[in-house]
Amino acid sequence: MIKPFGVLQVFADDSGTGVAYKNRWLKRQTINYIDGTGSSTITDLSNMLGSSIPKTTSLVNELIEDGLLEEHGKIDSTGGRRASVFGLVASSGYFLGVDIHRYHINIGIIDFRKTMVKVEEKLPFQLANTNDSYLQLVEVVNRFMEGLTIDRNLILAACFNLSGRINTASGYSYSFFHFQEAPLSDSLSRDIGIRSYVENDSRAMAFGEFFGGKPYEVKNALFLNMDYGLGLGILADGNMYYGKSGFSGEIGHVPMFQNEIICHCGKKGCLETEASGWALLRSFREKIEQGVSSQVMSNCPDLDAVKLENIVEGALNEDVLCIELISELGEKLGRALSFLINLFNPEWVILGGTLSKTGDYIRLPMRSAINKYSLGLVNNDTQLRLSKIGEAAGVIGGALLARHKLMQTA
Amino acid sequence: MIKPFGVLQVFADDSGTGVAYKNRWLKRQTINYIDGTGSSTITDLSNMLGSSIPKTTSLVNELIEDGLLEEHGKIDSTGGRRASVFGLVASSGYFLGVDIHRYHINIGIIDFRKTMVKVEEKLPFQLANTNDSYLQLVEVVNRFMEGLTIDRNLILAACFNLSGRINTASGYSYSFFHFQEAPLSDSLSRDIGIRSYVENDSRAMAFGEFFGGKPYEVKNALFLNMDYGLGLGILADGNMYYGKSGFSGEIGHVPMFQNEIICHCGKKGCLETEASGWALLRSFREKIEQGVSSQVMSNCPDLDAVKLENIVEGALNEDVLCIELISELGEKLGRALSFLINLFNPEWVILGGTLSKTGDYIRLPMRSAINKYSLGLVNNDTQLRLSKIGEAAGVIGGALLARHKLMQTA
DNA sequence: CAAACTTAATTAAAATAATTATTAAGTGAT
DNA sequence: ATCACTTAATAATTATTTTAATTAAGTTTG
Repeated sequence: MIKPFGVLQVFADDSGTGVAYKNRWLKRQTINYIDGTGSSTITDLSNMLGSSIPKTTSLVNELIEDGLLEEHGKIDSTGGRRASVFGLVASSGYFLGVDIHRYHINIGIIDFRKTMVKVEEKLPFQLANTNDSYLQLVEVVNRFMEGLTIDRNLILAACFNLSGRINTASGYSYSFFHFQEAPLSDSLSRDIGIRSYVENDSRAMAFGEFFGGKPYEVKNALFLNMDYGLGLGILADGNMYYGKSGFSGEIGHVPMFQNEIICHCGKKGCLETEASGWALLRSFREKIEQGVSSQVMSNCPDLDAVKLENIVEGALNEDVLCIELISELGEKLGRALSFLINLFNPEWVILGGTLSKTGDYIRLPMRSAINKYSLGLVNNDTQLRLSKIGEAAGVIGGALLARHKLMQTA
Repeated sequence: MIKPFGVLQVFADDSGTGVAYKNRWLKRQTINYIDGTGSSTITDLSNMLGSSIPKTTSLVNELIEDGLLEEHGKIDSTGGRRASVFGLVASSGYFLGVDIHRYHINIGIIDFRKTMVKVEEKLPFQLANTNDSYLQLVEVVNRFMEGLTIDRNLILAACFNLSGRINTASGYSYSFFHFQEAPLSDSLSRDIGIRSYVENDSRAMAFGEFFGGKPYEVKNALFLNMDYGLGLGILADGNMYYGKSGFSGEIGHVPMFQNEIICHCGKKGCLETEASGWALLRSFREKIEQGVSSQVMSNCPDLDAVKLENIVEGALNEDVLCIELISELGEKLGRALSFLINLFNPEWVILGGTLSKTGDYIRLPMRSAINKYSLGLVNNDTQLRLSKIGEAAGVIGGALLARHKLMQTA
């Protein structure tokens, strides 16, 4: 018999004392361990928990009764009786990732084993700091859920990725939907009827990149989201780094240039004014106006309507202007990254976001700038990699974050 | 009866299984908790450990037998029987902090309660990457220990602070004493007869600042060491951040300027070329050569012999040139810090090192540059503070690190 | 100032978990 | 194919820990 809401019983119930409390703690440890490894034997778990085999056996049996664990067959023999391996039950809980962009929304839902069950991309939407836009968001999410066959009670949490300043812990968003007294996460929880969290878009993508798929073997890594703006997700000692109020990683508005371009943040000389999607688009327009030719213009005659995607496509089609501009951009970003590498001494720097689709066109100039500007001994440690999951990072990261937050707190 | 080497028994012995192992783990938890709080009651410990009162009582009694804990009287009543409070036994272990500077060494020893027992400062020494210099270091440390009345077996660990690239985990130093096959920490352990660790000087100072005295209530902070060079210590989520190989915080050689000054790291445009003790000294000499007057020159007629300390003193004596130069330096450092604040969203930025002695002369220009260049919402979270322990940060930090490393690993 | 109420520490009984021994299930060598 | 050797799971025994009850030591109030 599977009890209802097994996951919430184990993870959300933090009450009680003594033995009952300790057992729930051991169960959480067990689930989190199997979460990282995929599956595990009783012996493994016993070592990890520091509990005896009989105790571990009874914990696992209870977790099976709770509906969180199931046997996944036997492991290959290592010279003796084969051990049973246990893994998470996919259908014991589901989590929503809502990736909000300026002109569209991507939504996905994962099961308890982190498998994506359903994704809908490019759902029409207009992001603005208005109540209309907020209601539209709620509408889009509710419609997505109506299309699901999953019992709504099993959708345990949702995470909303937004650009700008977000305090995940308090649930407040400062750049969008900041017109209500209560935290945005509370309003969303109420309006979609599911425990909700908010997260910075780049950090959510970073989370998807770091913790989606097989667990990363590295503990210190950076994720650079290269879109119209810039964003950074920081993995420090195996955990996402948030800072005091969750405003960490604001790389776009660091003063790196002595120019006169006014950034949309109001200051001058920001990195984003010279090394970002906005800046790339501006340079492209300048060049075209100066009479430089580009195949992009043949597909897209209206210069004002040219989007970042068009320039990325242009580069992939070997358009010389696009490639040159992206190379210049890469050089500038590489300089900024060399700062970050000196500071963080990361193992990996992952490139993500729309611009990362240009692959080595952007990566190689970055790499050479890094070699030029950062300390050799330090940057030797660092690999510059392209995102493996690309566009999907936001949805995956959001859903994983919803799952992660539910399972670690509350 | 106090057993010999109680601390090592509890902390260094990681063998065994089952109950014995678990009890040692509980004991470590207990000591580490009391470490943070100063002292604790059985009830507190019971809650923290998640163990019953009788169990906790027996653990505490064992720790008293081990010589690690002692009763510190009774707590004031909160409306019932007064509880006994227990604290660490100062004499159960000692730790050495060896702060190595270019022209001198500071050594200090703390007891198990983190109280400084003895310090010797400005011990003559010449730092160079030679075996002679290494032998001199060993000699200085051994002589310090000979002057102690403490049983040498009770000195459980030592930490050596060195500038440059240091991998604390592996024990290798890459900038100094890197002429032996084995890690520097091994050679030192052998030659002084005490388990030794190596650490980057700025990180050690940061550790002293963050964890010396009362525990910091903040979890995210930066420590800027302003000396001839620049160093940074990063406190992320309550822990020192190291990066992959322990090279984190290399702020001095980030490319922030478009100048032609060759840094001692070999690159151009490093922050240190324009905003550091070296740079300050260079600007001072240029000004003097241009005919600007300064009271510093009356005390110290040889321009080549002017040291950083002289300029700091000059500023404190209200010498206009010194104050101006330091103010300019502060502005540049503030720009660099605004980058860091945007990235880390720290609660505190602590200013330390020789230049921090100039107090508000350097702090206020930094603050206004930060307000100018970093994002308002982010820098609102950040207080810019002067080091409370000043010069002593290195020795305190080193000794605390030795203690910390012994107690958390091995 | 004694009775009623708190909180702390100790003790004894009950519950729980760890050991140890045993059985099960497999490998590999002779 | 049998025997010796692994490792895993279960059962029985022993040890440990928790719970609940009791005693101790204080504070507060009528």
